[in-house]
Parts: sequence; structure tokens; C-alpha cells
Amino acid sequence: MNCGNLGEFCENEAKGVVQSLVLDSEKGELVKASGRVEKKVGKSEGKTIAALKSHSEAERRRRQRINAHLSTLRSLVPSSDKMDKAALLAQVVCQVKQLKETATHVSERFFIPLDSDEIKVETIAENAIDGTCLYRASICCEYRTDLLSDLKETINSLHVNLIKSEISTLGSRVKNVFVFTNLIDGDRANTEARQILLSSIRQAFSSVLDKVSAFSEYSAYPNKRQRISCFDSSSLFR
Amino acid sequence: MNCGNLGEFCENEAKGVVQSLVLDSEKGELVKASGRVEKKVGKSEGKTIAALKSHSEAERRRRQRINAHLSTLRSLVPSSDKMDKAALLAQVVCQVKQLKETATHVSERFFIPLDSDEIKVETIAENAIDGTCLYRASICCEYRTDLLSDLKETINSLHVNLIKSEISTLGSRVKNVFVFTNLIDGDRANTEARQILLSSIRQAFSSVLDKVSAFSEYSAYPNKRQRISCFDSSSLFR
DNA sequence: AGGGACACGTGAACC
DNA sequence: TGGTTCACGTGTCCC
Repeated sequence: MNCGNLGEFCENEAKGVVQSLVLDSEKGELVKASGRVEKKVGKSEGKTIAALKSHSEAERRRRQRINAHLSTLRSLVPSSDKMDKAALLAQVVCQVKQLKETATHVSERFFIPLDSDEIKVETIAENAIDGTCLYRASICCEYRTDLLSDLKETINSLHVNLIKSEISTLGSRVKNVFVFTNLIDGDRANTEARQILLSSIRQAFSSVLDKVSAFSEYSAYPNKRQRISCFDSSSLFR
Repeated sequence: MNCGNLGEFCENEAKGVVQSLVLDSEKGELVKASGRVEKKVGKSEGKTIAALKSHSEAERRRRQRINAHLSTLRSLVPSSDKMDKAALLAQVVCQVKQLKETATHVSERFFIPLDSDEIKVETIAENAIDGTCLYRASICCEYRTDLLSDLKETINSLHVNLIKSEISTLGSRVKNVFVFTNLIDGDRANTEARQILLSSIRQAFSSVLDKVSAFSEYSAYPNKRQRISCFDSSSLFR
């Protein structure tokens, strides 16, 4: 079935003069649109038709692309047959929120790496006597070869006193947690030294993270489904 | 800006006679559409305009609804600014798949209730000597008051030998697992008795589940976000 | 220019 | 019938 049309023309269309009626939404009446009546008279009719045709075909392809994604979403959302587009999208919004919330709950209660790359560095205790601090640094990312040795090297280069390190995996995701104290350094002001340490830890971990991303992000293997972060990158360092 | 138009009419539109050019996509040429030329002459022009207006307004509202959902999806998907609609939907598909997969991994590795209501009843061992069987039955659903006492009553009514029961919660979701054996009943054929027991357990648990749904499903409190099942209902009893 | 993306109004189909 | 949903071609803006 072909519902397409190129507008409704008069017999005198060939002269390039078109008079049209336009619906004025505010006033709700038909209005003669007399502006821009001369319709590019210099252009050949054939070219115009070709352009219009390719335009409508491109638009059809665009619609197909969007609708294809909508129908795979439909297959992902339970009992979404017979839903119209808006209702389907509403359910998808709901489902994504729900799944994210569950994922957050899970990761809070259990020690599980999630799908968001994440680096966290925090001070968890302070020794009032000698001024040393207890830190907790964690990195969550896709596993890759040499990840662990890179992390080990990173920790060593920071000159900290490693107290505990944990590792856990889920699928191809891995999460590492390090607990450590700073080495005592009476020369510098403690607060400043702490800030420097924290930021250098973040920076070092970020390098490790970037190396992971460099391996996976633009590898462009169509078979390897790209992992999507669950959270905004703005929350990476919160 | 008002881009709307009611087609492009000739001066003789008032007579109800319209000649139009139609793009034939297959042949790629303009064709005079001379069929259906008489345009409901009996209808007053005012009515037609009013209908057309309400039609276009309804369509605009529909578009707004869809686009509103798309933009909230955009806020849920990281770095989706500047993505066009198709790309955004592709990312949403990706994210939903990813989150579901993670949820499945998590629930497989840990004993965690998920967002899908689920009843599982299975035979996990069989005693070759006396013909008793070891069963494992689990129910996962939204928590409600009296859920536990209902489940207890259900188990009692089944006349089984309860060996172990576990409960775990995540958010407002709760999962109960019962391990039990059947009571020895030499009268009936064992295989038949087992089937009856399994199906009566499923039925009893289903009643409990239905009671949960009755409370939450159509409560229509707009503040209470409705939970969406992660899986097709077809997988409920797999 | 020329192609992509979007919003628009419209015809058709379904209740 | 009116109301609603969808696909379509088109105008317009932006690169």
C-alpha cells in the first residue's frame, strides 16, 4: 500500500505557483498561506522529485530503526504485547529504575562488583596519637589480563602500608578493595599530605581504569556486547 | 512557529474536487491520483476543519507523551545527551539486557530475592530404601503482613516433614525456601503420590502469591511505584 | 548542497 | 460515530 503523496497540487503547479491553506492552531481556522509562493522555479521538476523521494525513503529507514528497537524492548518487557508505544516506554522506564535500584541494594548489602566502573577512595579512621590514617580504596571494572599485577604495582608505588586486600568477581566484572594506612611522614602538614595521598591514589587507579577502557571500549567487535554503566560518570568519585 | 497544513488545495477546493500527485515508491515517479476525487461533499467545511484540528491536537499530545518518556529514559542512561532517538533506544535495550543478566548472575551466586515473583518446587533427592523424597520449595514475592504466617499455615496443611526453612529479604522483596520430605504413605504408588504432592505445593504457594498480588497490583496508589517482573511469566514455573 | 534528525498534519484502521 | 494509534511524506533546521 502506498499512502505517500507529494502534497496536493493544482493543475498550475508546473508554473511553480502554489496556493496553500494552513491550519492556524491558535485561532483554529484555515488561513491562506500566501507567503513564499514562488517555489524555486529555477529547479527542474525531476530533481525535486528525486530529492523528495530520497528524503521520504530516509525517513522511512529512520522510522524502521526506531521501531526495531521498540520491538526488541517489547520482547524484553513482560506482557507488553498490546501496549502502545507510550505505555511500553513507560514500562521500560519503570523497569530500568527498578533494576538499577535492585542492583544498588545488592551492591550495598553484598560485596559484589557491578556494571559501573567505579573508583572510591575514602578515609575510614584516624589515629589521634601518631596522625596516621586508615584508608579504603576500591576499584570496580572489567577484568583484563595484568589487571591484578598493575594494581599491585600501583599500590606499591604509593608507599602505603597495605593492611588488607580483597577481590571479588561477578561474570567478567571484578572489584578490588584495599585497606591501608599512610606511612608516617612528620615533615609535612598531615592534612595536606593526606589530600595529596588521596588524589594520587585516585589518579593511579584512574590510570588502571583507563587502561581497561582502552582495551574494551573501542575494540569494535560486534559480537562483544558493550557494557553499559549503570550510573552517571559524575558519580564515579562521589 | 506553525508548520501545520491541511494539504495544499487549489482554488476549486470549495467544490470538493481535489486533484493530487502521488509518489509511487516502486516506480519512483509522480502519478495523478484520480481515484476518490469526490471528497464527502455532503459534509460542511466547518466540521471537517474541527475534526482535523482535534485530530492534529491529539496526535501532538501523543507525540509529547512518547517524547516525555524518551527524555526520562535519557536521564536514566549515562552520557545519552546528543544521542538521537534510535541510538538512545539501542542503549536502553543494551542496559536492560545488561541489568537483567547481572541480576540473574547475582541471584544465582547469592541467595537473594529478585523482582520477579517466582515459585519453584523441585525434588532434590530420593531415598532408595524407604521411598521418601527430599524437596525444595521456594517462593519469592513482595513482602506483606501475614505472609509468613500464611506460608507457615500452608506448609502445615501439606503434611510434610519440614527440615529447614530460610528467609531473606532485599528491599521490600522476600524469598522463602523450604526443604522438606514427604510423609511416608505406603498405600499409594510413590510416583503418583509425588506428583500430587508437588502440584499441591505449587497450588498452595500460588494462592499465597495471588494474595500478595491482590494487595499490591491494583492498589492504584500513584506514589507506590509498581514493581515490574524481570522475567516472562512463562518462566514462573520452569 | 545534500543528508540526518525532528515535529508536524494527515489518511487509514481499529474500537 | 468520535477517539486513539500508527505509518507516512513533508517542512525545517543543522551540519
